[in-house]
Amino acid sequence: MWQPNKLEKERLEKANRLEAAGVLLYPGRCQRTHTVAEAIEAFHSDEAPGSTYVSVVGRIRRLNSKGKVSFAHIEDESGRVQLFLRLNALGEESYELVRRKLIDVDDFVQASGTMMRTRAGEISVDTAKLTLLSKTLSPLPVVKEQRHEDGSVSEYGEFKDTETRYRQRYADLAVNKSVREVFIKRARTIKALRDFLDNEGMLEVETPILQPLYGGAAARPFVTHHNQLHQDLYLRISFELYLKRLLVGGYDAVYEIGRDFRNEGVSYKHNTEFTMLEFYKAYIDYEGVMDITERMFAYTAEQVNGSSRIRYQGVELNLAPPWKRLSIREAVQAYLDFDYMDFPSSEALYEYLRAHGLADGLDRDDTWGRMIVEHLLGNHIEERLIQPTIVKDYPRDVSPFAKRIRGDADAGDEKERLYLASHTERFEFFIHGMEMGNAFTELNDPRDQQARFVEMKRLYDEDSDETTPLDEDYLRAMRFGMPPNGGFGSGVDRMVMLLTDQDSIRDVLLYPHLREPAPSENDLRGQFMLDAAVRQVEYQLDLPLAEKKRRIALYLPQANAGIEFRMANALEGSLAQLQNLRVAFAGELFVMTDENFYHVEDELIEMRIADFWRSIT
RNA sequence: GGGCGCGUGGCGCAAUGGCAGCGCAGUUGACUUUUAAUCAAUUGGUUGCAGGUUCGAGUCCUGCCGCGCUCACCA
Repeated sequence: MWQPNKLEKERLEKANRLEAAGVLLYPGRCQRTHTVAEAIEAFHSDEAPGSTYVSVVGRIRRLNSKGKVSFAHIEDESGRVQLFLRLNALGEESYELVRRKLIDVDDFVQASGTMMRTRAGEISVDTAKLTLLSKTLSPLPVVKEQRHEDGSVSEYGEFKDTETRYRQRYADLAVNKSVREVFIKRARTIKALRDFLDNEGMLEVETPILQPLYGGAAARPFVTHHNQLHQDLYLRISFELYLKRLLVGGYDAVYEIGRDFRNEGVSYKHNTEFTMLEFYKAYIDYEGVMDITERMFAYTAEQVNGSSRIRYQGVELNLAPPWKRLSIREAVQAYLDFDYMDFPSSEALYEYLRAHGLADGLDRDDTWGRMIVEHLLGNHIEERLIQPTIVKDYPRDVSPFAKRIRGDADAGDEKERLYLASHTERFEFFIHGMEMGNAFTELNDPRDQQARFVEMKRLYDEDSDETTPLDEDYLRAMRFGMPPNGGFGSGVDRMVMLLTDQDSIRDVLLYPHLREPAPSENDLRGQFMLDAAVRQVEYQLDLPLAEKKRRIALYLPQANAGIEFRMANALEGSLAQLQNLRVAFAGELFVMTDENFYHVEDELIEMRIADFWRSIT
């Protein structure tokens, strides 16, 4: 329930006064002959005063009255323009609304008049008629700008509290123009990707987000349930298996841009839901995918920023092809100065890494491939790959959908034969130390694929919800014949980060995922305290009563004996009852038991539970 | 989940354990070419929540809530 603060009460009062004066606060229509930018442009082409009549609309961003003349800036999406407001031109009645500030900064207005240049030289609308389009009841944070002679703009009193900005993104956008620009570039990025892939002759498709079986990546999924079908469904963690089925169906190349969901931690480069781009193209291998990748990134950067050279976090990055390409084996040789093929088992590799101080944070039971990819590449090399770099030829056990690398299995020595047998045609690419995507020559041998599923199951059994489950239908599709093909997947959000120079994924998502906000001051008091106590004991109903009391006392040190005793009584009840335990309204503590709940501070107050719930809902 | 940091009027920020302050915004008034307008006066805070220590807590301690950074997790 909205409790207007002082500023809001003042605006409500103004709204009442405007309505009393016959002003419509939220009229249904308006008239707009020019956007702000168009109005300025129209004046530029013919600077004759009084000849360019415009009707512009927008939000007031600055308003200052100088007695019988006032100045305002209004802003629409195209830009800002100044309104020149004179008593003479507007008339007593209309001008009074401005002078008495019944029209506020943040209100939406329509201004009609002729274009002019003020004495100070600023192009303005000499306003003959000012109409309110929408009255603002809550003021936005105030940000003042100063334009310097060199054209730069400095801001005073920014709106920068990250939590409020994310939770109230509308206010963030309304106030911070640079934030609006990020999401314009985001839209342009996605459009450029579509254009590029369409021009490559790929077909855009849409595949299920709710999947009966998840797969295509190693990540924990979200689970949901279809009531009528009595079926559990997973939110997809990748599109891979559904897209590749379509190659069986006869399309040469398909792509999808959409949302994936992974039930993992969040970070500056991870969000629980994120936008993925995947494509699969028949009759090319991963070398062909590398070529497309390089061209796609360069094209998109040019479309969005006008150049394939970009600046990110102060570093110039050149996205133009060709990128540096090296195998992960070469990368380890180059950056860590040893050949991991000299240690072809996880035990031998671990011992070498431990002896050379490279084993920090490494699990000795991890698989050989994970040690190389997750640990050596992820923890020691990745951060040093600043300019676009393709790292290719990954160990087989971390690449369940990639085809084995080519080569003459009979040539070379034992080490080389082992290398060929244990590596796949897969690559990842990195820009500014961040993994940007993943691709392979796709496995299309159904017998091999089945073996990989089984192998994965064995390797990841204890971590079962991250296993790629065996997908029989996918194997069936492959048995009908899948053309050789190359596939690609990339996080679009990270690409937007690069192109907009943002260092957190949350800044390129309109509504990043946050925890439930803290209860407002209007919410029931005391909730934190009791929630804490309940959380500590609610899963421990089998504890002896004395132990419960002890723990409650621990978490409610200030509570009197009565609270502890009645809480303990409640805790002996059912789990459901316990979870329904809620307390405190009107600033006083209550504890609920079977049918009644009790006023804790002094005497017992009996009240039916139904009444209790009615009173707080 | 661990570690570190932060939370003070609408926004941005101060305040050795000792009267909660400043700027912007707001309100009232002056001003017919301002643009971070200016000038004069002025309103507004239970310092995230609940406790503790203390003569005295925004500050110290405990728990909780939220956010940020970081580590872990995350092909």
